[in-house]
Amino acid sequence: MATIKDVARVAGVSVASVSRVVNKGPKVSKKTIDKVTKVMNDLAYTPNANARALVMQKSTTMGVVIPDLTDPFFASLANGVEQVARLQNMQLLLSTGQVSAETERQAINLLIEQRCDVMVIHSKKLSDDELIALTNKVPGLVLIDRYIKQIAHRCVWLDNLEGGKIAARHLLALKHQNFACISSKYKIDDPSLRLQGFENELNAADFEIEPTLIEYGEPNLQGGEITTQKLLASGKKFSALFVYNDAMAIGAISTLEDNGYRVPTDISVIGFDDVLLSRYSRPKLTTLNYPIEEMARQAANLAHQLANKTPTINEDEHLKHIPRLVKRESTSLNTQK
Amino acid sequence: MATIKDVARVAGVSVASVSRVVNKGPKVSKKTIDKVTKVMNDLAYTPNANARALVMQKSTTMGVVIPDLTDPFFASLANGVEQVARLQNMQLLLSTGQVSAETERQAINLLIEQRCDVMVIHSKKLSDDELIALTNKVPGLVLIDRYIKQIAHRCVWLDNLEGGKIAARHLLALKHQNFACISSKYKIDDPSLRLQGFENELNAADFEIEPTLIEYGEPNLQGGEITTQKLLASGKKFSALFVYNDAMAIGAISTLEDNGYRVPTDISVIGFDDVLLSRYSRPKLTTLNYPIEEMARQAANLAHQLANKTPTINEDEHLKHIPRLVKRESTSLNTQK
DNA sequence: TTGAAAGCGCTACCAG
DNA sequence: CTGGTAGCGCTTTCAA
Repeated sequence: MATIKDVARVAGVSVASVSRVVNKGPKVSKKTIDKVTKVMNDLAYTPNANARALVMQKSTTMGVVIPDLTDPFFASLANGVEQVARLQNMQLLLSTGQVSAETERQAINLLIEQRCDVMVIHSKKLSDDELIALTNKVPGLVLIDRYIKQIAHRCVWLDNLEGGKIAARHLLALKHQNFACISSKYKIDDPSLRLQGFENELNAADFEIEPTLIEYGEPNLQGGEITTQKLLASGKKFSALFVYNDAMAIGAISTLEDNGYRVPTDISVIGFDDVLLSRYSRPKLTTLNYPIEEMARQAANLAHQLANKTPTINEDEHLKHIPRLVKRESTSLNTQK
Repeated sequence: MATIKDVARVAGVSVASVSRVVNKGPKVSKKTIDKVTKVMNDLAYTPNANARALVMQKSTTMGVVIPDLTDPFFASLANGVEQVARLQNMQLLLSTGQVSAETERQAINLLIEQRCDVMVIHSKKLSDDELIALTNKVPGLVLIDRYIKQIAHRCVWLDNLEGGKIAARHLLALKHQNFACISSKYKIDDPSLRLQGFENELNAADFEIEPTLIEYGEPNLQGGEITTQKLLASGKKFSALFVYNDAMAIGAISTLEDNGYRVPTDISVIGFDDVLLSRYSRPKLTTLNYPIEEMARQAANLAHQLANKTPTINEDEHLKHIPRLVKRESTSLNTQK
């Protein structure tokens, strides 16, 4: 592949001049520009971003770490980051970190090796301390979907506790009295916070959720099916079901209907995330909107500003987001006694 | 950030030695290894992949170009590539190319600038000639979802024509006689090939599809809704509907049921792609399985071999994939006269 | 087993 | 306006 030297030689100018026309630098004669441009085309010259990054001490890649591309939620997150990368004329370097501390660490490290100076990290397994250290090492690193008090200004997150409360309030307003819950089996904050918020609000209204009516599963469609079967197998009655996320909720509805229950007539179901799909499931899913793409954009912008030491005007408050209730068809007034 | 020189200085050895221990090179004394390793940790040294790529003339990034991360189909594609990247200890460099020649060209160019030497490209807008040229410039570039005869050994693709035929045969076997079709409005090969295969097979059985019963829309859920409304508005009767992809099919079913039609009792619907979601829609969608993730893995592996000049044993034949009919609940025997 | 040194392709500074 | 050149961080001969 042709290098800047080749172009310089063929065009009969110095590499400095070629560099100038490539970077549209000042003070280049039109004649030189034309000559060099022609040669660049002839040679199909493409500047080497690695060499450039090396000398400039800054790369044009924006990094993002997510557990898995296949999950629409994370795809939206990546998509949000991609949008601002495109705007900044940067490329997306993507690493998936599964849900293991080791792979998360490794994924982040790969980004650092590439000297990617702005990065948006979704980490659930790394400890607060490790993340704080990382945050000191990489100025342009911001966390998404995680809140760590000491580095609050580097965290873009959603208030899951409040989300649980909102769900409870909605169901309570619909006169439900017997609740069931499907949560994620993963030991991360989100599920427990959502559940906790849900229970707190229930308790405040003098209701509670029976321990056998809480099931934990994989946070996907199949997980929703399996946990729902268990719930049904328990034999206990419930008219309202709060589910960890939309995928599980749709799996749950599927199973419920396969077993002769009508949603929402017999059982109301509420999800979490407001994935596009939830608008098209039947019945359309009532859920809590998680503005992940917007949050990802915010995180990417923040990271970019941090990396470039641009004074940011954001107040920490705005980094916290509150989910919004989206009423659709899967919840309705309780008709059971 | 600490460089190799820093480590060398602090450890009291030459940079050559540090390089050797970093790369687990041969002939280094245990003493040196220990000393250097300790200093690396103390200084939190992380090798600079850019510098390394520069001198080695090869990068550790694997590139992928897709139109959009938000579409589950492309997310799966990216995911397949990611899997082999991980296996090869490489990073994923992702560029989205919308569906415009200019952005596709730009996306690919960004990868070349990064000297990404293995890349999987999903391009619908670039001309055959341009792609062939690219393919000559970058040895490790392979195309996915596109077939160009001159570079057949660099194309991993699906036989869309055959897919259309399979769908037609299925519907014909179910005794359907009145067909409608929803296609994508984008002027790319896939939709027209699928439609053509479908019509060919119908014609062979002495049926045809009425021109007013073919609609074109955005290949997503909403597009499915809108086109279905138009179909319904035409007033023409049909009992079988062949839809461009699963997302549209689900949108179509949603609209059909909203208008009082039962699927499959009144109308059979068949999709294309076999996205995970199709297993969970209600009714579960009959569709054609598009093994995109597997194809992406194959493409990535092929690209990697090509980039490393490893003699590949694959025969061209195997780069072509045939969709597989997946019978579920959205199609059934025709009951109309 | 180790070190010195020559670049990899590029930018930016300094002269001219 | 243009050219020469140092040096970004690293790998890899070649000598020692």
